[in-house]
Amino acid sequence: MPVAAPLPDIRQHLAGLLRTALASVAPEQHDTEILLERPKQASHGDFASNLAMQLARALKANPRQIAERLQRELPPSPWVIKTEIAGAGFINFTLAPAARTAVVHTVLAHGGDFGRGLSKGKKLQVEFVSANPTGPLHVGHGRGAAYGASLASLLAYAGYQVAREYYVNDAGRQMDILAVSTWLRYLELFDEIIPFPPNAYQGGYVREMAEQIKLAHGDRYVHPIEAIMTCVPDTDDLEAKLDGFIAAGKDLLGEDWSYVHGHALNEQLTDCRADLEEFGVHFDVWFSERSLYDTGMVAKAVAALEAKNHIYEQDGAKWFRSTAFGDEKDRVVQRDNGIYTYFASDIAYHLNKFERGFDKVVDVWGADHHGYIPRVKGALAASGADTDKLDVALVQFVSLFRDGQKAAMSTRAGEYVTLRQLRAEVGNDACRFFYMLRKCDQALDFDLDLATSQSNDNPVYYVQYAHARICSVFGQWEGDAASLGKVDLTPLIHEREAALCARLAEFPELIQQGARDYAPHSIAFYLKDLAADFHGWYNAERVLVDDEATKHARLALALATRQVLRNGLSILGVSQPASM
RNA sequence: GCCCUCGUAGCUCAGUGGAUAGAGCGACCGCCUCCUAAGCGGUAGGUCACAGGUUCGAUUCCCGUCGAGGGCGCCA
Repeated sequence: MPVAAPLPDIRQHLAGLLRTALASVAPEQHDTEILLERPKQASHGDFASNLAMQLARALKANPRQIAERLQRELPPSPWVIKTEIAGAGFINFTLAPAARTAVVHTVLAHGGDFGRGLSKGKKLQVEFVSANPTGPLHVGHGRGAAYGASLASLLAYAGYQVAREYYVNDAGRQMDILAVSTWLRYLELFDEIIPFPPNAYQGGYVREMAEQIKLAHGDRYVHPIEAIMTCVPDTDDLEAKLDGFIAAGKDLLGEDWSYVHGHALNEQLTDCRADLEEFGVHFDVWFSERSLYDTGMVAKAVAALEAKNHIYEQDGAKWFRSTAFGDEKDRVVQRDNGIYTYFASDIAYHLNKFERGFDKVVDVWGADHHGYIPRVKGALAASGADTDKLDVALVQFVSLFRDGQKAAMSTRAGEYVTLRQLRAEVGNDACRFFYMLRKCDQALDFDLDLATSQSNDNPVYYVQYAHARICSVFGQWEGDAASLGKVDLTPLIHEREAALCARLAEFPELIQQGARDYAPHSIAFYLKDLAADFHGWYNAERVLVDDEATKHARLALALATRQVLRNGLSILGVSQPASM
């Protein structure tokens, strides 16, 4: 450490001073928690403690008097130049300048690891997006992707070993509907015109897949309308009709059905994966729902619940007694036709996650799935798993506004703005950052007109601009940035410089807090504040001044600021341009 | 009806058991001979939805009311 004496963690240091005073003033209260907060106002010093107020009740004394007694017993410290009693009984600490600016050296010494938490020795999984691969991702999925990716990065940065996972629903009815939609479009290409079901997938990408199949295999999958229609019931029930088309496909195509099905799945999954990679969202594992069936995990999970007497039969179906675990009604795990429900495979999936040895499993779900939590936790509890290991982060809806009108969003109707379109219009950086400007439990109104036509107002540019400005300064300075690591910082005397240093020092605490609360949005807000502190300072004080000592100290501060901007932006998956 | 989330400045939203509740946009007044004006400084703007409770202290925690959005399928 380049300072004269090793700088302790300043918060711990102050807590130690207070503990010493506490032992002297009220030894019987030695286990009182010592809290230190950063006052909002500079006039209240660098740190404040409410210890005296906490003790007021036990000591039956006025908080201000207790504070004065504590203040008298505080050991002297080279890092503290002033303590004050203020307000209702706060003890305010004002730090020596060297204690304030020391963070600059710390940042420069740690570089890209500044703020990174020590390894917690815990394995953690974040599962997110997990959209059905039945069509392009839309802006709602985009929010889940941005949130999940930023959360995973944040948790990793905080010291957890993080695995990112996408659960692929490749086994359910929705995939069958996509397959049959593709097949029907394919038949149209051979003038086997069947009125396209309104509840099948309408999007243009379905026609494209049909064209591909025709190109590759010609008329191999063509069957006459009459044969198909014999499988389709004459009813007003659209879902029953759709199931009839699916049955026809499976019947008539036989083995070939799995080709059509597989082609559609593969196309959509490949597209989805590419889309996310372009968005800077990476997954370690793409977990197949179907694999749970193939390996018998679903049947095994249900059988295990059955063995523990948590399953009963009614109307030919098997029900899980989730009411015994706080759910509002029991849930079907196996339908009367023998087919397992999505719920059944999800039980197996979560048991599988737990078997993989994660200390914590985080599911990022759309808010519309909230009613699903009690039954999943119930099934896990019934299976003997530790439900405290499962956390669910609910992400609220995204409403899209174009021309002041709320845009329609329907996957089946194919009427929605895709994540791709959004990224093309707004740009990846602005997209990622914009998504992080709301906490996840807040509904997000995404105004396309604002995000596109006025994209210069997007706060991401404000933050990136701070980074670019610093790069520009270093482009004009002829010295070696590596030499700044041990430079003398005493020329940093202005209030703005102290404020900027304090902001930098907050970063490691912010990481831990954000990780604890699953709140990556706090990083985005912090970066805005950091950029504001920098811009304010930059406008008030010139960096490249004639005085060498001052210049070097300011360069060091600028460099440290750039480093923290980079560390924060990396967590959010936002680039750090050197010029704009 | 039951469940979830939300209600903070004109608008969009942060935030917190603690001191004078913050930012952006919008409004108004200023700042480039000077490291990027995608910037900065200043002014105006608030009953933190409402009513109780816990607390030395509540915008924050708890209960209720009102309001907004969402969810309640042998769909996924």
